[in-house]
Amino acid sequence: MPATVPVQPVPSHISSGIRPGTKPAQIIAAAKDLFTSQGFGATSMDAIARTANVSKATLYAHFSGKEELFAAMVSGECRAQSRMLTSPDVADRDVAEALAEIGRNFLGLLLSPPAIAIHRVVVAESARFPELGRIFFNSGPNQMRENLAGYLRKAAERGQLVVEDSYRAAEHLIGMLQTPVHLRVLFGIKDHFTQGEVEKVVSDAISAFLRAYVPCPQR
Amino acid sequence: MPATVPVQPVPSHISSGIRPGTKPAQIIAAAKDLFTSQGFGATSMDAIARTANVSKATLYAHFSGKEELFAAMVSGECRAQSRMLTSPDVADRDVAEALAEIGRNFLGLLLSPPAIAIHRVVVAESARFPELGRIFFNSGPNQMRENLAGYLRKAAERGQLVVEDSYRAAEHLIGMLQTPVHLRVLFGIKDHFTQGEVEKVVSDAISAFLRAYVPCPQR
DNA sequence: GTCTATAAAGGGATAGAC
DNA sequence: GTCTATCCCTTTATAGAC
Repeated sequence: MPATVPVQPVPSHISSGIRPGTKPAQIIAAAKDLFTSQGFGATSMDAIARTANVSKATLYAHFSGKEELFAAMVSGECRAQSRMLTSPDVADRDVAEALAEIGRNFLGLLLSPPAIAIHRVVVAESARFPELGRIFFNSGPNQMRENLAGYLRKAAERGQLVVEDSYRAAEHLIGMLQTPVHLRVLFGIKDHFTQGEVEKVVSDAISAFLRAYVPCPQR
Repeated sequence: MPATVPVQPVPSHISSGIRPGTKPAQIIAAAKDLFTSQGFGATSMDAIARTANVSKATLYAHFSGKEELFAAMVSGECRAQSRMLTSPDVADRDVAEALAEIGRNFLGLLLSPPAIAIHRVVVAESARFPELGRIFFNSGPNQMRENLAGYLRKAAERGQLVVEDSYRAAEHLIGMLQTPVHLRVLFGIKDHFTQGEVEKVVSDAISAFLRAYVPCPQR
């Protein structure tokens, strides 16, 4: 098995079939609210229909059952969140500043209520829906890793960093960024971090990362 | 002085009520199997009773309901796993070797099927059972952080490391250790890592950590 | 396509005998 | 303490009218 998984094509029935404003869109929105706040098992199709202002029959006319609706909701949300991972252009700036901006953006997304909610529900149901774990991983954590590794590789080519394995280096930075905060939110210990706290986490992580990955003479 | 931080007192109603071999123990074992493999919502009390070779009435005689049974299972499992986090005595060895051993033990626990299963189900239900998220976090991730921070502090006192904030440094090492592997198992992308793969992850993490936290002249 | 009404099944929890 | 049998409710999913 290869170390990295090539990005799979997205299942066709999910990629684009839903236009905003339509009943399917209302249904997906209601499903997102309920599934992410109460989990898969505790959410009833009845409640989804009620929240979407739609009858159950209409609901079943668009989605063959609870599982398909759940999968459609998760896949759509993964696509939406993955679009927020495109890093700003950081080519012509100081490495430390560029990494700090990437770090801030990453933590902003990682700790956002929608991302936390989707993370929770996908972890919860990845045993029942193995496909969803893969979709989420590829559109979220793996895409972040790819983006960051690409940046690190370019910085290394310019001699600003010393990076042997850009993927591993990216994982190291991501790990240092998220470990101080992610689990606390995921487990409900804290429900948010202030901008100042996030800034401290970012600067600590970048600082340690640069000590590890900037060639000694340049310090 | 012990290398590890003293274990916190365990909530009284969980600590010792259950002796092995008794029916409550059978019930907890069955609950663990089913809850961790199928989740809270998809597991029925019927199924638990059947798996435990016990009638439903017996089940309800020992646990007031599904939620209490779930909480008892999670709490017990947290206690069991937290006992595996006590690091071996690593005081009188090379820092790199000591950290590598800590790292191997940590990943061994983190990636073990029971730990993954409990992590999944607690993340899933931490919205419904806020208390459980806290219990898991304190007995798992937080205890690991405490242990490691204690070791790092001592190493810093001996001049082997330069550590300003031992908790933050511990989080950095933990993050670099887990990020390359944890999510892949959690989301079912991979179901295990070979010993060689783990060893590589550990040595990469320790190497980067030492570059960041060993004073320059000692390199 | 959308609704109201209902069927069919399964779940949590309990009564009462032993 | 433990079992068998059962109550009652919610849930998924569908039938049939408009």
